[in-house]
Amino acid sequence: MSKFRVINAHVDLPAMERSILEFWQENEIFSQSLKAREDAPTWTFFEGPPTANGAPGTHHIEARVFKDVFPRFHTMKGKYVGRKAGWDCHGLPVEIAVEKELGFNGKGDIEKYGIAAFNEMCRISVQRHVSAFTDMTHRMGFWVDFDDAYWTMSPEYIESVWWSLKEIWKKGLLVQDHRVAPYCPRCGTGLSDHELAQGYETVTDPSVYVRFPITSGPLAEINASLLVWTTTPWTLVSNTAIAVHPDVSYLVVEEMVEGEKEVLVIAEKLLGFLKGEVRVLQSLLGRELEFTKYRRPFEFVEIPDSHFVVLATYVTTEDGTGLVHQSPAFGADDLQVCRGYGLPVVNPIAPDGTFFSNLELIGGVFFKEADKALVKELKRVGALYKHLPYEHPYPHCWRCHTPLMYYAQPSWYIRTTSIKEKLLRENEKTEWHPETIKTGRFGDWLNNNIDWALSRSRYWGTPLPIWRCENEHEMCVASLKELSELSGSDVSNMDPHRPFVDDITWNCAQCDAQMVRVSEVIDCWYDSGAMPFAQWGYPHKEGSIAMFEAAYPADFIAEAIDQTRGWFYTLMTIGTLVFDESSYKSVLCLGHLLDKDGRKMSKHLGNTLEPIPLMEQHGADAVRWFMLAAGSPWSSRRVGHDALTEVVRKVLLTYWNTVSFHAMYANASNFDLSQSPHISQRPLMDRWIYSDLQELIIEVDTSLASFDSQRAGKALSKFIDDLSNWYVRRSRRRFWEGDAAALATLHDCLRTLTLLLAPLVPFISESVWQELIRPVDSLASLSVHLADFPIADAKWISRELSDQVALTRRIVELGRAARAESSVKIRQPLGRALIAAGGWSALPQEMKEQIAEELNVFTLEDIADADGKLVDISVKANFRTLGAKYGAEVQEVARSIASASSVDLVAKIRTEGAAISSLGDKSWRVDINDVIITETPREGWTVNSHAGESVALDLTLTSELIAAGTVREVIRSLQEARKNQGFDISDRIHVLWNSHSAYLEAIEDSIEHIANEVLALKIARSADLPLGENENGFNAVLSKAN
RNA sequence: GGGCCUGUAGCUCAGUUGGUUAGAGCAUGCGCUUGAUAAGCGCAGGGUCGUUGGUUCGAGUCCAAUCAGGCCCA
Repeated sequence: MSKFRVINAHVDLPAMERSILEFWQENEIFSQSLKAREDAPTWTFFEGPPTANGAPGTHHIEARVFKDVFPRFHTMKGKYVGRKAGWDCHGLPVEIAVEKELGFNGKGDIEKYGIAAFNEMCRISVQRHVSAFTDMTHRMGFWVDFDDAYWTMSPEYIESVWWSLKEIWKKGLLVQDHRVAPYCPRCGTGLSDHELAQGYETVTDPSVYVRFPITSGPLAEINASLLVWTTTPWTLVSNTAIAVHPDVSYLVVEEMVEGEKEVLVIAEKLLGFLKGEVRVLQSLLGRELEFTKYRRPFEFVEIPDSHFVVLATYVTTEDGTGLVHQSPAFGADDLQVCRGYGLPVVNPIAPDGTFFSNLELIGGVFFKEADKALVKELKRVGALYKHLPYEHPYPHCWRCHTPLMYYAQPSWYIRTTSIKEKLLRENEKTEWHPETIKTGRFGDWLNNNIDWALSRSRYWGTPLPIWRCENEHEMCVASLKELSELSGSDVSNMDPHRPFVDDITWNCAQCDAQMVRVSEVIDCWYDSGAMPFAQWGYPHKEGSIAMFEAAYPADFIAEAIDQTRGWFYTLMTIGTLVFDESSYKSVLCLGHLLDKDGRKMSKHLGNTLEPIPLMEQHGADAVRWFMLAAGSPWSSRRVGHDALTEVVRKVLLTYWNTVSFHAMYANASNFDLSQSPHISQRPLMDRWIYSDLQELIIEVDTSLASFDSQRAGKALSKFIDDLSNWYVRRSRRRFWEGDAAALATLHDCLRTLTLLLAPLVPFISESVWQELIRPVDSLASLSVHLADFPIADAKWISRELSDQVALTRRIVELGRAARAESSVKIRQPLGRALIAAGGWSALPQEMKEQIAEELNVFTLEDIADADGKLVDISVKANFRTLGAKYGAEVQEVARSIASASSVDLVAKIRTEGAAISSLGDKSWRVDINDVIITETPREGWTVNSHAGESVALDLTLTSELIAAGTVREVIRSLQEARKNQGFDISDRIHVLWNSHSAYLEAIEDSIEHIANEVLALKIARSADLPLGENENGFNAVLSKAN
């Protein structure tokens, strides 16, 4: 038999966690946990690679907690859950960070510095940030395999991405197109739609109403002008046409403003925007205006064969004037419409965002900066009708905050629109948490799918593996091996990044011209979305095919909600493009973390919480528990120190102290686990908590299986509270006596509880496993994380016991409230209490005794047995049952019950099972379930009632009761003295005591009982001892026996 | 402009299929209790359940509109 260790109730949680980390490391528990399940069925988890371009924040802990808890849970449930770490290495964020470091300003500086050297700096930057992530991940107890991590910048990863691109290319879905797309003039690159999504900022732009005088047809003769509204005056320089909706009704109006008359054309619905008095001259449909010629306000650039009205159905009459100025180089809709009319695409802006330097007025000016001068010029030439500041969201570069342009540029696209139906089909199969994402945010996004702008004119990224000759013959390359074959020189060990890959050329198989790689790299979101196969180097690397097939699609992924258009989208899209199947089955979509005041955390606001100090202050378990169980994972939540302190106090320390309590008494009584009585032989209380424990197992199991960590946490903390504050407290005496059933029951509960807690709070559960379980159980696994998840034994579940304990606790609550009202201290025993509660008569004697003890009352009686004169009966309608029976009449029935004699009605229902209640000439049958009966005692009692249950206390104090109160008071003060003097719970003592003479008799009469209670071997009165300050003057001197 | 989420006590959050005294924790005050606890218990103050309308005998819960905050898209 191994002896129980004593466990200190005071624990430094962060220090304990550090020692557990060492224990895991020394014993390689993580790899052991994987090895133990090597042959088990798999449960697949994909790690979404964090971008290693900055220090990790507390929000990174959030996602990582969820990425840890479910793999741990499924491992304990018997699955093999591989956990390969990953790092997202490429992309503009990394380039921007390096540019900043080097003090660069744009692509020119990079080219001067040299692409090879620049990319090397990017590589170093990535490696540096990875270590900060590793530290945080390690500290929080997230088990993921860093040694075998995938890096999106590794050659084998890039080759795998190339392979997938070739698959897409072969299907004809990877194409170059000229399209207007958001473009950052500072970074010199187009942005994908998911990047665009991240950069909207609210800005105030000049919004101008501009006159375009008509120069052809009858409207020209009356000097009419087209009135146009725009928020981008800089695009007026390249105005090419004006669009109207063919079916919208337009008006030609004469307006008087300050004595001046002018004629304007505007949509009928938008007439309200005019500022003066208006007379309608003519009404016509948009289509009648087609080809009407006009004069533009600026003549800075040549645009031949243009400047007339065109028709477009996208024109709305929601705002503006219903006439939309067209500048095809800067608007996707504009381009499409103008192309239809064969209009030229003229672009006066260089790729760096400035107007061409040869232009007058605005030459060399950054496009957004030109607005001011242009508005002034509009005014000067008399074209400006109205000018208002206009506040609206405008897209900015998500990294450098430069305002974006919609800019016509050649770009490579994946035709995702052509697989839209398949994406919708895959989404339909996907299990989303929360569900609303499926049809809401994500489904909506898929329904409005547009082609994926894949290419970036940048440096640090996976090179687009397309080579082309001057005759536009194309080749997509799937690997370095293929590239070696094509180019005729062995490049299989080459770094596939730029600039090295750019040097590889060969002669076109069709025309013998030189094949040169296109200059772009790809969107780094493609990299991360390719991880399901690229993490294995699929299909080139040896063994990768088997690895891939065993782990596709994933059972589970988890990230924050901003990934709907990011990783969640690219994963599903690439999976569907390449394998015709999405790469994940279920996805947990987390809400964002907010600061304690509900604001988004950002470095800018200075309200971030640093992850490692946070965990060093409260412990990683506390942070984990907060993320998992405080509030809903999928709604945004506020984090602050107070919330974490509460987790520590209410959950972790309560659990820990229950463990410490058990250890203390198990040790004191030399408890031997092997001598535990069988469950069926244990007392009611034990069977109750054991029943609750079985239900807890089921609840935690099903909650975690459905990714509901909040529900699991709620059940666990409720159980911890019940165990500590009812089971242990009510069974204390049994622990003092070393009762084997009690110790065994508490041990069983703690063991199972520890296993249930293990996935959520891996540190404290491991610590308890090591301290409480392993020393006395030679069969226990080396670590709690190598153990199996508990299985509930349904035969011990008893609803009846649970209900009875709940009733017991409710009665105790009522009694304590009554006590408090009466101002008779609980220490003072009372003679009797009357109880009114359904189920009282069936309550086991043991529980009744507990109530008597808790309330310190000698006898309990059922109120129904009490003298009728003692009790008032009131009856209320039970709307729940009556509503179902009588529907709309329920209010009348309730009134009839209220007006009846309660005593008669209850008597009738109790004797005959039902009664007829009537009001006016109507009557209804009412049975026992249709009424709520409240019985309350009358005079001389203190009473408390709630929901039909009540407790009444008889406040009469007899001399016997007062004497008993004195004895209890004496015992309490002796116990307190024991504690104050630091005696061990099992120390025997000697006592000398004294008190006021009025209390001597009561004390002397119970002196043996007192001695027993306080473990006194000798107890004697000493008349010399000075009296104490309390009411009975009791004072005592304690000393340790022997 | 569109989609989604949230709105319940000073703060953080629960609230089952609609059922008549809307709960818990934190915080404040008072009291009780204590051979584990950084604890526990009771009482008190604090709520027009964002607002308005509707459905219903009955709405925190269902429906509609609206306001505010957040996220995402245009």
